[in-house]
Formats: sequence, structure tokens, C-alpha cells
Amino acid sequence: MVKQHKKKDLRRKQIIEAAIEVFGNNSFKEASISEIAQRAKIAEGTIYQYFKNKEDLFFSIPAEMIEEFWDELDLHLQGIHDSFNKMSKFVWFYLYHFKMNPAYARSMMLEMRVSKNFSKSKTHDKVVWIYERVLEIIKEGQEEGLIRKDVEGYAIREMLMGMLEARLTRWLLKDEKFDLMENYGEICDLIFNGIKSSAASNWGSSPQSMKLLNIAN
Amino acid sequence: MVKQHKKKDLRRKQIIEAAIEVFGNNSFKEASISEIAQRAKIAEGTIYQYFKNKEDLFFSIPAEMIEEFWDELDLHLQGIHDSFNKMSKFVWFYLYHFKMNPAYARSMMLEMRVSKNFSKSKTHDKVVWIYERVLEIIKEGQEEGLIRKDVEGYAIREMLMGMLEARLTRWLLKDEKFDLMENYGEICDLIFNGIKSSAASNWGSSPQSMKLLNIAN
Amino acid sequence: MVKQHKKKDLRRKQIIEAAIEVFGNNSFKEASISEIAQRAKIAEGTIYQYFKNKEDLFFSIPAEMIEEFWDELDLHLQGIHDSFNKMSKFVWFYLYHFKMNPAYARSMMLEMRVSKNFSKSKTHDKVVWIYERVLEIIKEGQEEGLIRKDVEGYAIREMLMGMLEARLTRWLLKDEKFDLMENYGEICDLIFNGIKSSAASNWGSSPQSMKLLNIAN
Amino acid sequence: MVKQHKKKDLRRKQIIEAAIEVFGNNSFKEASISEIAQRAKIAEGTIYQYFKNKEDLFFSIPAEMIEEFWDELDLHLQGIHDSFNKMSKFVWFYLYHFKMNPAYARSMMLEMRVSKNFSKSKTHDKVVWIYERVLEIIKEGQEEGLIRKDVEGYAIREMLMGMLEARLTRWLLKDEKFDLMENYGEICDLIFNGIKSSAASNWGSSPQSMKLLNIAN
DNA sequence: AATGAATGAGAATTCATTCAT
DNA sequence: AATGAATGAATTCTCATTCAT
Repeated sequence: MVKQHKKKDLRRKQIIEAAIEVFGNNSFKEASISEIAQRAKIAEGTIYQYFKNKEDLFFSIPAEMIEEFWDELDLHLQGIHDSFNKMSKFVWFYLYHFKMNPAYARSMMLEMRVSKNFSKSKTHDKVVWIYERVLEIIKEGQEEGLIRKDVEGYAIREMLMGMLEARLTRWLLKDEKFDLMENYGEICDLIFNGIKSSAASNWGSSPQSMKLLNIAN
Repeated sequence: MVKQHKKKDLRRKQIIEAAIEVFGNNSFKEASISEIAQRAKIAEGTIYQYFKNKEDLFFSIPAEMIEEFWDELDLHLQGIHDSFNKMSKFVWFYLYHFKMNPAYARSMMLEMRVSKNFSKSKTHDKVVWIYERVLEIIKEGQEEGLIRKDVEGYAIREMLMGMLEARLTRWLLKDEKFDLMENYGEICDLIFNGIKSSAASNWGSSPQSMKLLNIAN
Repeated sequence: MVKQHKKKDLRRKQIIEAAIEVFGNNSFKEASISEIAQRAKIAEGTIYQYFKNKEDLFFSIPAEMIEEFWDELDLHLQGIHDSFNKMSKFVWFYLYHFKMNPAYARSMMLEMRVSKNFSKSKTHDKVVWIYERVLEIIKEGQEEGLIRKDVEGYAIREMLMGMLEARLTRWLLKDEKFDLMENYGEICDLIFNGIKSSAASNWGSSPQSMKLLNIAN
Repeated sequence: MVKQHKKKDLRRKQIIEAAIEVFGNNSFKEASISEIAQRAKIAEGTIYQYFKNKEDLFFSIPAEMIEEFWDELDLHLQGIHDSFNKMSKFVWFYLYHFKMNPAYARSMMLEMRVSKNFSKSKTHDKVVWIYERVLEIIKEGQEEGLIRKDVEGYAIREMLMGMLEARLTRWLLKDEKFDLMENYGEICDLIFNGIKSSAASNWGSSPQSMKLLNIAN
């Protein structure tokens, strides 16, 4: 019985791995069940024994990968107690994880995230969960006095994740031609210190400058 | 003769407008020529008198819009001579432009940018051109002493555009539920000053902290 | 008035000439009215002022050409009074005519002749008329004692035209790579004398051999 | 397994048979996949499981038929050892074969042979192969002293096949109104002995007559 | 008489999903 | 549980012909 179960899980994994490759190199519509079946060395019909339909298979990919991501990240975070290093580690591992799984990165960033139904899927909950963990780290940082308190944690998170997602996207669109992790320190620096020259007066935080930004809407 | 020409231009515009709506609410594959024709109140065949095929029509959308974007931005930039305000204006207008054209934003950000052939299309050149203009503004800012010189202009641009694209994407994925421009000042602030608490020691720029960032790859 | 008429005829000719080229390089379905119009340097609509529809234009091509063919052949036959030379001249001119008009040859042999409606068209009558002229020459030959009388003129004509059409077809299918008129004498020889070795006993004309040909149907 | 395979072959045959009928009564363009599917009593999509596309299906027809043609002809040639009878048998079987398969004859002679891509197709190789077999028989005849040696085998073959193809074509264009095999003996006679009256002097083979044939090109 | 923009019917092909074996 | 043959809906694109100017 146990053996049976294991065999099922193995088959599932086998299909998902084939799916990652195929969805990674093709848009959702372009990717074909038949190619996935071929890669997994099974019959097309068999896929429907494990997944309800094509979309179900598609959305099952990150469910697996995010779990893995968090488990490994958790290990990396062990023994780190200051939020500064936690954050730095998160940035590093985020990039590292996708660098190691480019096909997955591709379908996740360029297709899944952007698809209409994804936000309603169970898998999306896991993404949300990760985002909440990030927010926690940021809030810790604010408590510790490392991160500005005059800006909401949400905004900080938006900036942090936006930067990471933007770089990841650029890397994928440039066909992984540059090293995703090059200048990783510089990214952290920019996130932390901003783009302002140290000589320059503050931008945006002084009442005067706020006036300058005449926001129409 | 002139009248004829105008009529052709009008028809073209009419088709593009219908296409923006349809592509904005559906993925490229889901969008159908027949729906576009219906919306434009013309026969399907007529579309093929103006565009080579479905993809040509798709890629013609930003070609039109980017031109418009730059022309209007240009007006807004008139009379502004310091890079600080130029940048601020760019941020503002970028968000404003997409806020005013959400269907276009949707197809541009969530579909086009991500499509395999887009980077080879003529339209992509226009995107590149905009990015070059942004880099110029940044370099001006560096000359004026407003923006850090210890980081390459490219990296600054990546941060700036990454932040904007990330917010735009989040806005679209949240179904435009929040105001794209709310906290616009805060975004500028974060870009400019970073997330660091003013009390905190520098992150990333001091030799010690650099050591902490043990980059494995 | 007369001038008007001439202008019309000129236009017609102009369209037919363009059509010969286009139909010569494409099958009837592949050939497009728009390409013919382009070649003729007129608008598509104009073609419909001169021809009822695409098929009408197609079938009008040989109507023009056959007339020309016969007129010129007639000149060549002037002064020739024995059927031997008339026939020889016919063979020569048939090949020569098509050699000089390969695009026309192509549409005539490979498309028109083979098309369902051609035999019902007015043009087809002209083809029939030519065939009748050939039969006359053959009968003359039989009267003069040059050509066998034990075989019906129709059968002789079938052989003669079959040989010519077969060579023409082969020439076109081989992309006009060989000279259509090479060995023209040999063709005549074979038609005249057959393939039998002079040493061999008669084939087919003796009662015995007829028995050998046990025709089942 | 064997059963499965047989089933697939059967389906293929079933589609080809439907295709022969439909292509036999329509030009390639006019023939529709949907009609073929209807006739074969299967879904349109099924055709694409067996053939790459419409053209592949079209060209697969003679591939099947030529094989059959040769196999049967081979049986008929068994026990015949003189080239005279081999040739006679070939002529007979060629006509008989097409008489029995008029729809196939139609698509083969009036469409396929004439189509641009056919000469590049694999199927065309089979036609070439048949032609080579015919040449062999002719050369045998020359060795045996039955057939003239003063004319190249190729020319003899051109005459022979030209006559057959011409008759076949005429039969098809006349809507099979006459009996394809009537006067079959007469055809053989003409091929063998030519059209010349036995009383007439040689035509084309004497030096004088060659002069008469003043070939301009 | 000439134009050429607009039409819209028509056909090939793809592929996720089902289901009998 | 696994298979893979069969399905058929759905969609792009072409092009002869028309007709208002």
C-alpha cells in the first residue's frame, strides 16, 4: 500500500518535472500536453489520472517549488538573528533559487504570475504566505531600528520584491545572458541607501520637496 | 487624396482602439480577430488590409502608444531644467499614462513585454529608445551631483524602472483596485533615500558590510 | 469612337498579357487577380470591366493565342502543297509556337486543358477547330498515299497530337531544361515509321499477332 | 499488438480510399478535408493523425497505388520472356489499371503529375522507377532485334508513354465516354509501325527528307 | 471608365480531453 | 492504472468580387 502511494508520488513528480521544462520554454498555450507526455515518457491520457486538466498541472508546478523554496530558505536562515542578515540572505537566496531553476523561473515570472486565474488558485496562497514572511522580516528590521519607520512595511516590501522581480524578469527576457547574481551587493546597497548622492539634500522627505511633486491624481 | 489618406488613418486608429480593448482583456491567444472586428464594426477581412496578421496588429499597439507617450511627456518636461524635477516628472507621467490607459497597460506589461517575438519587433526599438532617454536623465542627475556616482547609471535605471514596472504590474494583478498613484511621493522617497533608517549604519557601502554579504555565486 | 474602341482593345490586351505571365507561373487557384492587376498596372476593379470573372479571363487567354497561332501557321503553310511537308511544318510550328510562349504553354497544357469547365467554354471550340484542320491534313495524306489508310484518320491524329502534347508536357515539367525542338526530326521519324526494327516482322498488323494481344476488356 | 497495427493500416486505407474519390472529382484546392472525412466516416482531426497535411495525403495516394500497380503487373509479366509480349502486356495493363481506377487516374493524370511539388515528393521516385523498368524492356527489345537501334531507348520510351498518357488524358477529358481500351491493338500497331503508308518512301530517315525539315531553332 | 476599400464566405489545422481496451 | 486513437470545436487568414466615389 505504502509502495503504491510512493509510486504515485513518483509519477506525479515525473510529470511535473517534464511540465516545468515544457512550460518553461513555451507559453501556456504553446506548451502541449503531448510534449509533456513524451518528455515524461508516458501516454497523454495518463496525465489526466494525476491532474484535472492542463491548467491544474500548470498551477501545480509552483505548489511543489515554493514548498521546496521555503524549506531550503529556512535552513539558510537558521542561526541568523539580526534582520539585516536575514534580509540580505533572503535577497541572495531568492536570486540563487531562480538562477538554479531557470525553466521554472520562466513559467513562474513570465506566465503564471500574469495569468488571470492564478490569483484564485490554491498555489497563489503559498506565494502570499511567502510575502507575509518577508513582511515579518521587514517589521523586525523596523523594530531593530535598521529600517525606516516613517514608511509602511508594505511599501518597503513592494520596493524590495519589485526590485527582485524586475531583475529576474530582465534576466529572463535577456535570455539569461548575464549573471543574475552579479552586482548582488550593489542591489542591496541601492535598496538600502537609495540612489541619492550623499551630497544631495533629501528628496521627498522634506516638506518643500513634497510641494514640488504636484500630484494631479 | 488627402481625404482618402485621412480616412485610412482613421480606420487604422479605429482598429487599434478595438484591439487595445480586446488584447487588454485576453491573452494574445485568447483574443480573437473576430471580436476585434466586431468591436471596430468592420469585417474581419478588413483588418488584414491594414495589418499583416494578428501579431502585427498586436505589436502595432505600443508602436502607436509609445509615440504618444513620448510626445506628451516631452510637453510635460518643457521648462524643467533640473534633473531632480525631470526624474520626478518622469515617474509621475509614467504612472499617469498607464493609469489613463489600463487596457493598454495590461497587454503591454502582462503580455507583450513577456512575449518571445516582441524583443525582435520594430516596436521594441521604441521601448529601448525610451529607456535610453531615461538613462540620459539619470546621467544628468549624476553630473549635477544629485545622484550617486559610485553606482553605474544602468543600475540606477534598473532600480527606477524596476520599481515602476513592479508597481504597475501589482496594480494590474490586483485588478486596478488601488490607486496606481497613491503614495507616489513615497515611491520617489524610497527610490531616492532607500529603505535604511537614518540611524542605521550604512549597508553595503562600508567594507565590513560587504564582507557580510558572502556571495556564493 | 474608333479611337475609344482601340483604347479598350489595348487595355484588354494589356490585361491578357499580365494574366499569361501570372497564370503561367501559378495554378489557377494560386494566381491572384491582385497580382495580375499589379502587373498590368491597373486597379483590380478594372479587370472586371473587361472580363466577367477570373475564369472568364483565364479562358480568354487561348482565345487570343489560338487565333494568332493559326494565322501564323497559315502563313507558314502558304506555298506548301504536299501533305508530307504540311504535316512536317505543322509539327515544327506547333513546337516552335509553344517554345516562344512558355508561360502560355504552361497554363494551356498544365491547367486549362485539364480543367473541368474548359471543354464547355467558347475557347474550347477553337481548339476543336485546330484539331479538325489537322485531321484534314492527315486525310489529304491518306489520299495522296503517304499515310496508311488501314487506320482511321482519328487514330492517326490521336497519335500525332499525343506525341506532341506529351513532349510539350514533359518539357514544361522538366522546367524547360532541355530544348523542346531537339531531335525534332527523330520525332517525325518515329511518328512516321514507328519503333519497329526494319528486320522485325510486322507487329499488330498480322492476324497472328492480333491473336497474341488477348484483350480482356 | 498485431491487431492494433492492422487497425491502423485499415484506417489509413479507409482514408486513402475516400481521398481518391474526392480528389478524383475535384482539383486539389477544391477538394476539402471535411468531405474526405465525411466519406471516410471519421472526424476531420483523425486524418491528421495519419497524414501530416492535405498535400501529404494527396501524395500518399499514388504511393499506395503504384506499389499495387507494379505488384500486379509483375504477376502478369510472369512467364513472358520475349520483349514483344512484355511490351504489349505493359501497354495493356497500363490502360487496364487506370480503366479500373478512374478516380485515381483523374487525380494522377490531371492534377498530381502537373503539380509543382510532386516532382520533389517521395512518391515521384516511384513513378521514375516505373519509367526505368519500361526503359529496360525497350532495351531488351533492341537487343532482341525487335526494336530499332538507330533511335535511343529514351526516345522510344517517350513515344510509348506519350501515346499512353495522351490516350488516358483524352479519355478522362471526354468523361470516360469511350472505352479506354478500344482499338488497343491499333495503338500498338501505330506505335510499332508508324503512320506511314507502306507504299510511301521513308520519312525522316533518308538524308533527303532530313533536309526538307528545315529546323529554324 | 477607373478605382481600391470593404466584404465575408470558406477551409486547413491544432490539441485538450475522453473513453474503450 | 495506463494507454493512445478518436474527437470536433475553434480560429486565422485569403481573395474574388462588389460598389460608392
